[in-house]
Amino acid sequence: MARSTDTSWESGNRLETMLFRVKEKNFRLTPQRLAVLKILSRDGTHPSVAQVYERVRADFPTTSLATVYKTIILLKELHEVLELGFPDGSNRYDGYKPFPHPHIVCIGCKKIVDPELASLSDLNQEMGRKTGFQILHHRLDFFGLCPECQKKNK
Amino acid sequence: MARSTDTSWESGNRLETMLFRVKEKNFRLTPQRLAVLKILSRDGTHPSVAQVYERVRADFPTTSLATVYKTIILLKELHEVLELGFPDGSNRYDGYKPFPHPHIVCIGCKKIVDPELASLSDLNQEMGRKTGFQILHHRLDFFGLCPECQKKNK
DNA sequence: CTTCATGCAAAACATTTGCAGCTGG
DNA sequence: CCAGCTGCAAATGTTTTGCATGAAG
Repeated sequence: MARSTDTSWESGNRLETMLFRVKEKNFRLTPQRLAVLKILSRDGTHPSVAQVYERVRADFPTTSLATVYKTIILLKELHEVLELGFPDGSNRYDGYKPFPHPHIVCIGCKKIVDPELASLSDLNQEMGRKTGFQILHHRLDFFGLCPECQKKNK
Repeated sequence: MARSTDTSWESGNRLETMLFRVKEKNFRLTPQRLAVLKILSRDGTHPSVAQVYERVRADFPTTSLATVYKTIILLKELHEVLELGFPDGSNRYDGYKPFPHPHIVCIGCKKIVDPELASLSDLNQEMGRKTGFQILHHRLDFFGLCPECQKKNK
């Protein structure tokens, strides 16, 4: 769980962190992997697999979809990307802030943004105390209409 | 969104509420549908579709899986069942408390329980104020190990 | 060199759909 | 009656897998 003093995701060092973790565990650094890491480390828009695939191919065109999936699975295991699954079966990914944090999802344009919100770590603790569970992580999403989509629907 | 004074989900009247909504919109009450409503209205364990199907067949054996899916889709549209999708693609359903509320998910035995937690409606409002979104609902899940699974792993 | 990663195509799943026949109201 | 529902099977869409080839270290 990220403490409030953990700023490792700030500035441009997310890619370096990912590279370090990959090398640390002796996984190979192929150009395809590097291309996926580049996208995920820099993209704060919570892209889908298909979107990652598109952007990766712009960088390294021979990359296959299977490789994108495999690389994302690897990064999930290294806790270097956060997976956001939704009931409709869609998955979105965040390699920019790969730790639990709240999201606001627009049900109109599907955009996902990160709101400012005081830490929820105390909530985690409260849950653990009340239920006897050992809480490891959490997920908090708000769903609604963004300002733009509210205008469109008028 | 359920207000704190909304106790319609308490006691055994969930089934009657569902029946009312179904008739209200002039949907037909077939024995298959009734069997699905019975299960979902009474089951607080957040069953999967496969589990609902199993239990429905114990009650009305000729029911098909497709009909279970179609009935769940109907109940979602009537807001009489809450759908909980997870990143691994699994979906779980709650017809007992079909409004947003926090869950604690055991990553060991996959059990889902409802913790006691003060209302989050003020969080909804705070989010709306800060982001300009019109917040319609939310989802809050905690993930960890339940007391039983903590023992097993020792 | 040796092992691990890639790319392709097939497999695996869960969910949805088309349609002929059935049935609740 | 007859519009809406059911069950079957086929279609869908996404993610995973097996395996021969290729390249990182």
